Amino acid sequence: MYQAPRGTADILPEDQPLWSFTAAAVTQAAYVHGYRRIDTPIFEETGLFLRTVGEETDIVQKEMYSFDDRGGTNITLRPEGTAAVSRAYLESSMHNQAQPVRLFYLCPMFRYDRPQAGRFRQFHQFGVEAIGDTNAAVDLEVIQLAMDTMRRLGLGGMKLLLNNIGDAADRPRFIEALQEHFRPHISHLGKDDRRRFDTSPLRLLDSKELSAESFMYDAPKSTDFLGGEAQAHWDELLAYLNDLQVPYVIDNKLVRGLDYYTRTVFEVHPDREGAQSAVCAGGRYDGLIEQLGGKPTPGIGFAAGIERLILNLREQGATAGIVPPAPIVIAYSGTKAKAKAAGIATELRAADVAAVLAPERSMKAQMRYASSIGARTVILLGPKELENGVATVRDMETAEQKEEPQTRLLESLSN
RNA sequence: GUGGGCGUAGUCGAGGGGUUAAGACGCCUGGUUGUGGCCCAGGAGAUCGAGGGUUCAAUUCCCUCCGCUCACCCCA
Repeated sequence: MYQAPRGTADILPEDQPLWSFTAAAVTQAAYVHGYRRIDTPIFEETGLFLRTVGEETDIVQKEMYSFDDRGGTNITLRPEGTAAVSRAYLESSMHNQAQPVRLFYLCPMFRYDRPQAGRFRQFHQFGVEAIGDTNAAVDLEVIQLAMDTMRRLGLGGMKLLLNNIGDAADRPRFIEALQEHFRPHISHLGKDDRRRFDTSPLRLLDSKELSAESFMYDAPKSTDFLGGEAQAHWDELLAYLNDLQVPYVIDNKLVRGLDYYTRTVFEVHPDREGAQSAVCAGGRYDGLIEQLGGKPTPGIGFAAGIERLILNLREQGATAGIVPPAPIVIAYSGTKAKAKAAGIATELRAADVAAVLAPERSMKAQMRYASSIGARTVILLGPKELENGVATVRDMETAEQKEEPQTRLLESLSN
């Protein structure tokens, strides 16, 4: 027996109502903020991710699904959305459109990781990108869009964590300060953290291994190293959030695992404790487009994990979602009636009424079938009905039946 | 890559070194004259995750592997 590959899962019919609901909610959140949908290919040239996500990141180091295609091009199943959307922005010359360009996506991502609760090798992200405007009002908008998404989903108790890691130009001074701070404690660092000390010192800040260490409390804060413009931008954003009474928590330990982030970074977490708790994360990436060969172009966005959103919805007891109605079942006895039943099914479907034939079994079994798939109406055809040109219409909830002329079936069903 | 837990029919789940491995749900059939949900009866469905070892004998004990799952790392 074949099984779905490790870390993947079928989204079964019974799962679909919650998925549809989630997709509809996030899409609506994006629309009311003026974002338009974009779909990019599932795979890209590997170099795109190497360049943007960062050679030293875990995503690139150990999580990418990469392979040479038959033409010898190295291909990678996309592990995240921002790089691909930025590529599309450049490729379609969206800088010629009114700025900022507001885009969103809802699609599968791939990361070769050990699966666990809320983490999969193929998973889905809802993400938004606002490209071409550095204004703090756009940061506000993106953050509000993230929180509005939670609200529309009905997810309560979501916490907004916020930080500012400064511009690329501010980074060297901050990194220097970090290394200076940690250098005396380097003997306390584990193997991984010692490597980070050199390769990505920012990540020392969110090391869980060190989180209890006393020297973490007075570690340098990125917000103390902001340049003039970044500082003004940060102050402006915080002022907006305060004015609009958007609750947030500044977390100076919050740094992102992807290299392209600048200035604003944020995450949304549920209140509960637990692993992989971030349901949504993002930030500004003012250097990314330029790094891909475009003119210097600012951008900001976030991505939310659909599976994690749904996990939280389930934990909060959500069940319903968008459930398509069960089809009308057409039961029959006799071969002539069977042919007539097929004809009626065809007519109903042409009028957008969902209909299926009952399986060819005893009348009792056909009714059982109708009942078990939740049909609200059964149309019954037998020799008696055929003779009179009628069909028996049975309401499965009230058990009431009436005969209708076969020519008037549609009208009688619509009331 | 590392560590913990688990692996008996579609699902849940009892059991035990030795002739036919419980039960429940689900599925199928029937309970007469063409009709569901309840009830009753019957039926199908399990090489007890795989391989090896111990033993006269293992699904039950031991080992390895595989899978699932949770956690670490990291991330949505």
